Amino acid sequence: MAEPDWREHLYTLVAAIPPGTTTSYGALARQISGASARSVARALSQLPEGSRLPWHRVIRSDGRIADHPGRAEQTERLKAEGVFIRS
DNA sequence: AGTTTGACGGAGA
DNA sequence: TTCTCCGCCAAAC
Repeated sequence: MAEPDWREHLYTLVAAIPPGTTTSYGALARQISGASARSVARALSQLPEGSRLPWHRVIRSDGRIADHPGRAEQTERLKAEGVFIRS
C-alpha cells in the first residue's frame, strides 16, 4: 500500500493519553510504524478544531510546550489538569 | 526537480 | 540552562 495512513493510529494513541499526564511527539512516533517526531507534529498541526482529541497532552521530549500558535491555550489546559511544566 | 518550512529530537558548546 | 547545528520527513512553493 502506498499510503501509510497511520493518522488513525496516531489519533487512537493521543485519545488514550490519561488526563493529567503527557507524552511527547517522539514517543508517539516510536509507537507508530513509519512515523517520525516531525511527522507526528505536522499531523497534529493539521488537526481540525472539532476533534475532541486531547492534543494538548502532547508536548516536547524535554517537557516543554512546543512552539506553536496555540501554545498559550495548551499551557492553560495542562495547568488546569495539574500537569507540571518545565518553564 | 530543488529549496524552504515546521506543534521535533539529540548532541555539542 | 540556553543556543546552535544536524538529521529526519512530508507538504508547499
